[in-house]
Order: sequence, then C-alpha cells, then structure tokens
Amino acid sequence: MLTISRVAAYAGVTVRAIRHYHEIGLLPEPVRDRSGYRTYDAAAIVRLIRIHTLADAGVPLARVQELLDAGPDEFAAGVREIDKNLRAEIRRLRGTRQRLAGLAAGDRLALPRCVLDYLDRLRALGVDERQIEAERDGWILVAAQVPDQIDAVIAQKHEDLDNPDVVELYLLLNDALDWPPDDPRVVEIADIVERLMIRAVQSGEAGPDAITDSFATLLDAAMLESSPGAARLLAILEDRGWKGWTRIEKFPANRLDPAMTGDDA
Amino acid sequence: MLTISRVAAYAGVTVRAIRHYHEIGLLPEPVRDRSGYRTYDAAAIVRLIRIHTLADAGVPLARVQELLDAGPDEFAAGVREIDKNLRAEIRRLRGTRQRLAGLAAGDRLALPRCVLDYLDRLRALGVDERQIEAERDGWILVAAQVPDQIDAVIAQKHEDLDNPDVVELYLLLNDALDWPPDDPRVVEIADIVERLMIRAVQSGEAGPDAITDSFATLLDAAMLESSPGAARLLAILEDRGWKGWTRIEKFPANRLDPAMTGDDA
DNA sequence: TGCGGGGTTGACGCGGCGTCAAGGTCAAGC
DNA sequence: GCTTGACCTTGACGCCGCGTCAACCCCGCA
Repeated sequence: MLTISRVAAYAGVTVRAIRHYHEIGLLPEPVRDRSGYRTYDAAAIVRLIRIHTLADAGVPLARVQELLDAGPDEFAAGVREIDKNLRAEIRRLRGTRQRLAGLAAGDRLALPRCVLDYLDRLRALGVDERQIEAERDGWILVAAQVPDQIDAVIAQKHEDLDNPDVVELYLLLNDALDWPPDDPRVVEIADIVERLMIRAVQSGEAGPDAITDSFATLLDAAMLESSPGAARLLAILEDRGWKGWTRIEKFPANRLDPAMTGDDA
Repeated sequence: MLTISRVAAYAGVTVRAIRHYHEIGLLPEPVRDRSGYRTYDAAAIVRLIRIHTLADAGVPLARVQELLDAGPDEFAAGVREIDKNLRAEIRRLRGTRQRLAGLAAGDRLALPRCVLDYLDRLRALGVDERQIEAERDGWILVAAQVPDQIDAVIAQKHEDLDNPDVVELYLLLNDALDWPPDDPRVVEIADIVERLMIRAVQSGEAGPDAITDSFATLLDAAMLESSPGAARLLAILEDRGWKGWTRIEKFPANRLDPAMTGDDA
C-alpha cells in the first residue's frame, strides 16, 4: 500500500509538503484505510511530481493548478509573467546589495561621505567628540530630509568654517559642555552667535530651500536636547530678538542694531 | 509635539513599521501623553533613520541592533555575511529562472525532451492519445526516479520500437482500450507479450539498474490503473508463469518453454 | 508485550510589516 | 456645543511554503 512517506519519496517532496498541498486543495485528499492512513495511487505521485516541477521553477502554489490545466498559450503567458516577477526580485536584491556595499563603504551612520568629511574637519579642529555626535545626529536628520541638497549645504558649512569666529564658537561650545547651565560665560557665546547671525542676515543667507519651518523647529529641538546649556543660550538670544537656531530670524523689528554691545536685557 | 506619524514622515518609514520596531524592541517605547499618544524626541528619529538605512540595505531586523552597536570590524564582518546571503539568494533565484525557462522550453509535464520525442514517435505510429497519456505518466514516474538514466532507457525503447511485434502490440492495445474486460482477444495480446518477454529474457535484458523492486511494483500498479483490461492481461501472463510487467521475471522453473503455444492453462 | 518506526491532527513559527476593525482624541468650522 | 475628518490607540489576521514540535494512534517484529 502506498503510504504518504513512500509517495513523498517517489515524488521527491516532503511529507509535510504533501499535507500542505492537501490543505490548500492542490492535491485531492485520497481515501483513507481503516486506521485513517491516506492511501495513494500512482496517479497521485504523477500529479505530485508535476506540482513539484512547477513549484521548483518558481510558480507560486496558488497558480500551479491554473498552469497545470492551461493550454500552451496560457502556459507560456503565465510563465512569462512569473519570470518577470523573478527578474524584478533579482533586481531588487541587486539594489539591496548596492546599498549594503554603500554601508560597508562608510555610511553606516546613514550619512553620505561629504558629511563624514565635514565631521572629520571638526574633529581636526579639536571639537569634542560629544559635540560631534550631536552635530552628526543633526546631519542624519538633514540628510534624510533633503538627500540631494546635502552636498550644497555641506559646502556652505565648509565656507563657514573658514571664518575664525565660527571656529572659536565651536571651541567655546566645547568647553561649555562641562559648564553648569547657569554659567555666566554663556553670555560670551551668545555674543559670538549674535555677531554671526547678524552677518548671516546681512549677507542674505537663508539656509537650504527645502528646510521647512516645522523641520527647522525639529532641528532646534534636537539642539536643545543635545546639551543642558543650550536652553540658556537660546533664551538669551530670544531675549535679544532672535528666534530659531537652524533658521535665523530676527523677530521684533525694534532693537535692530544691538551688535557687539553684549547682553543688555 | 512629535506624534508617530510625523516621526514616520521624517524618518521615511511607515507608522506600522515604527510600531513593529517597538514590538520587537528595536526602538524603545517613548513616553505617552495624557491621552496615550506616543511622544517622540529627535533622537528617536535619528535612531529610526539608522534602523531604516540598515534594514533597507538588507540587514535582518534581528541583527540591526547588533550592527548599530558594532565596531568597524564586527560591522564589516556582519555586512560580509549578509552580503553572502544576498548573493546566495540571487543565485537561487537565477537557478529558479533556469528551471522556469526549462518549463517554457517544453518539459512542463516534468519530462525531458527525449521522452517527449519518444511519445511523439508513438503518436506517429497511430497509438491512441489515451494510451500515450498512460505511457507519459509512467515516464514521469521513471524520469523523477532515475533522471540521469532516462536517456539510456529511452534509447533502448527506441530500439524496441524497431521490432514490428512491439508496434503491433501497441496497436492491439489501442483497440483493447474499448474492449470489455473479458474480451477473449486479450489472449492474443498475451501471446504477443509472452513472445516479447521470452526474447527479452533470452537476450539478457534486465531493465535499468536503478529500478528497484518496489519501484517496479509501483509501475506495474500504474499500468493496472491505466486500463480496465490490464488486470486480465496480467492475470493470464501470471498464469503462464510470468510475473511483473516493468521487470520481466519467469517465476516457477517448470514449464520453461511454452512459447507460441497459446493459453493452455 | 514492548519497541521502534510509521501514521494522524493541530498548532505555532518564520519576516516584515500591510491592512482591517473598533474605537478614543484633537483641532477646526458651523 | 456639535459635527467632521484626520490622527491616535490596541488587537488581530494575512502573506508564503512549508519546518517543527506535541500528543497520540497503528503496525510489524522479537
């Protein structure tokens, strides 16, 4: 008597697969003997072999029946479509491999090379690693948001770094990391920042186009989270009429030229 | 406030994906506001972007955490392994495509070309399509069982067909399909078959090596199922001392040469 | 009578979410 | 104050092709 395991062996499939085909109606349930065993005939093996041949060639089980019953034309059409899907899947995997290679090549932090170079420059200037990490996270956000403008934005940042004030600011912030939040020296930092902001406003810089208001707000929030003293600094600046950090804005029209006078609030 | 959908938009993932990452512990659950909404911070977006970058490059979610925490060497090793898997998967799919192309080229019945050619020859001899289908199913079984010997077996069958007795037998069986099971002419068929069997035994043919006894039994059963008169035919032959059909065997040593004498049982 | 190697059904697991159901919440417009 | 529509919540099933238990029955042999 042909039991399920012998049928499986003849057809080159597993017992479990046969039961699965029964479950989904691809292979009719055979009659049972008195103890409930399935008893097959040779025709079942033939059908199994044909199912297995198709399945092994990538035909989804849901379409096997249809293809077994098809005439030559429908069969060819079905095969073409399945092959199209296989090709698409292979393309997808190749794309995945490309991205994986990109990871290996350096952007495992979700950052393009130019940003990594920029961060290296900061590192070379002596900027503290903690600050670089905060900076890096900011750039991860930006790069995800405007991936095709990131090069231009970074180029601008490199220019900024040619300004000694900017470098001094970074180094001051370096020290500020260990200050208590109410350290009076924060005011010095505010002075430098304000000077830079004024220059930026005067030269008409507006930041990258695609940075929306809400995204700028997000970046500001990220900056606030990154350091305990950041809130103080922003508060002082806001007192002097500056709003935002990512996107510079002077908000009341009054007190237009307090440059270089220090904190007089 | 950063809701889940805004975070999803910033990170370029779906809301459902974020919840999934929470479920599997890849992204920590953030605090909730008073109405139960998750409230995120910018750091969560950064982590999400990094998760997404890895996942998109084919890193299984189960390994993302590990790679996020890894140093450069472990990271590189992990990436290499994942890439190996991707390559293997692509190879697998290419193999699948090959098999699919094979299907399209003709063996959609799970039969190699040489068997199809053989069946075409039978068809050309005037063998009935019903008989060819039975024959075909038998060959599907054989081809699945001994795929690398099928060419040799078929070559032997082609030689057999050069014998006019064999052709006559096929054509007689053609007619026999419509005979009632107890038609006396079955004896004529038995005579021819016996003649052929004797010749086969004398020339020392033994059938393909890899055909085991149990498989021969299966093929005999398949032959029995294929036609109602087959049982009669086998019964007559067995009466004359012949056992089996697929594998020819003379079983009692007595009555060694009843050739061409007809049914004397 | 026990054992070892069959068979049976039923259920969960995998991977990475998509998608639906059945609600509670929020901001805005009437 | 009420409705509307967009968004949030949890919970659950679905996909695809089986692999892999678990718990139990059946058969032949020593």
